[in-house]
Amino acid sequence: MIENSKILLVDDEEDILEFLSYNLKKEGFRIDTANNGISALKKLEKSKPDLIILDVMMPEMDGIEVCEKIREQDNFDDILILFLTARSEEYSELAGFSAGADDYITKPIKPKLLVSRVNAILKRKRKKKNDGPIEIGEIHINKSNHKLLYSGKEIYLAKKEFNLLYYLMTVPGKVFTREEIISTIWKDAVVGDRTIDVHIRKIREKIGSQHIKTIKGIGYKFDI
Amino acid sequence: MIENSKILLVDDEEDILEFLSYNLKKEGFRIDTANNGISALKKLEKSKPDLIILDVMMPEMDGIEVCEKIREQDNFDDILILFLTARSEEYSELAGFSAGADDYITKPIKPKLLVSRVNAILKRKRKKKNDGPIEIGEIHINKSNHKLLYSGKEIYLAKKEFNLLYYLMTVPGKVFTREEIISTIWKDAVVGDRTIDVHIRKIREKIGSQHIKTIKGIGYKFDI
DNA sequence: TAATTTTTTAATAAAATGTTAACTAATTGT
DNA sequence: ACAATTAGTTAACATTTTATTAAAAAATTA
Repeated sequence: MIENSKILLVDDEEDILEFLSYNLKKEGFRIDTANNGISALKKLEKSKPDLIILDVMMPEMDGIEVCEKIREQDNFDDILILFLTARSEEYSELAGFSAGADDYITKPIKPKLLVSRVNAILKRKRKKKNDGPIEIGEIHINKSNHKLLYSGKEIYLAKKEFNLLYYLMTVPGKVFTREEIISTIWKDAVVGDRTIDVHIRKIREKIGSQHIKTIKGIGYKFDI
Repeated sequence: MIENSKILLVDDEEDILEFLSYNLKKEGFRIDTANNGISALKKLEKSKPDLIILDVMMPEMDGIEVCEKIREQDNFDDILILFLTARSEEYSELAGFSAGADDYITKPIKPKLLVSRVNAILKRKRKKKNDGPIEIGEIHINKSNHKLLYSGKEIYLAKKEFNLLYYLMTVPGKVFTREEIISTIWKDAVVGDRTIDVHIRKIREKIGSQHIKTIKGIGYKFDI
């Protein structure tokens, strides 16, 4: 989900829009832009982004006001909002958070910091969201009670198997590299490559082999 | 290249510095140490390391703060930062990432894990350059998840085919000589000339032959 | 602690991918 | 037009990567 996240950039300065756009596109985000608050609010209706990066200082309607307007609407309250503020405007941190912002970045913007902020904030959202169950086709997986239902029937998976399947299911269709898998499922151990295969095999044994696909040389993905 | 990487270790506990130092030196890394944030920032000026391993919990200036200070400076944003956190401090994972960290390790530190993490992160750095998604006409190619979409339909390419197509697409219209192709796609192998042809053929088989044009005597180019 | 389950490894089989060689087709220069 | 050169095609072969076992190691449970 992080990979394909949609981000709406809102700033009155064209230079900044371009700078942000360039750096975020490079990371694989889908970018949309607006150069004022009104236009931003309009764009929201059409396609709901996962994250809005909002300059605080804008003529006409400032970022705080845009943020408040967004939060007033029911269906937009899970959109993340990240503020862009000049270092001097210390006030805006507080004002921003109270208006409903999730984080902020001070100018001048450092690409690396921008990207890691954006990734962190999206990850946080995903984590929160994904504590809930995931349902894909006839497969229901629920981390909170460690249960897997396949066509309504309960199937037992051992812990590692469960975590692995769950991880693959967080972004169906995405190819997870072996490296990604290792670094999230085996966060505190070093294991050989065959270990993944064996766990994949055991999962396939239990839910059938049509759902987890091998992308040779790269990794695995979950498909319906 | 990875072997010769410079690593700066920052921790207030001498024991930990020694432990890290010992285990990483053994692997052939060049090690420098600092026992607080200020001193670390000073050492950065003199010799730029490839990677900084930073304890989150330090008196005076904590790791997060040091990380932010580093990321604020323009010339240091390609330095890798790896956090050391206690298992309990769950918050530090996200805080760390949002401050601009690239990865983290939880204490107690296992030597094997440390080394494999450090190697992985350094390897990732080398790879990361220039692998954003490319969209040309109806062809979307994304290296990070190894996906090729042709008019919205997913097409599977084997690894070499994928890398070759991606490479040609990095500069559409440019003619890549056979020599250029060989030296980037087959970095560490010597292959005959027909090998390229065969891969080109397989790509054409999958995406149609109108996109990859042969410039006889020179090489190939990608066109819309 | 013993029994049981889970996880990892190691050895080997299987499958997919990559490369080559031999041949054919196309293009270029004379 | 005719060699000469370069690229395309195909299938055999080599290599790499993954799948499958069974068994050892580690963790969990009784």
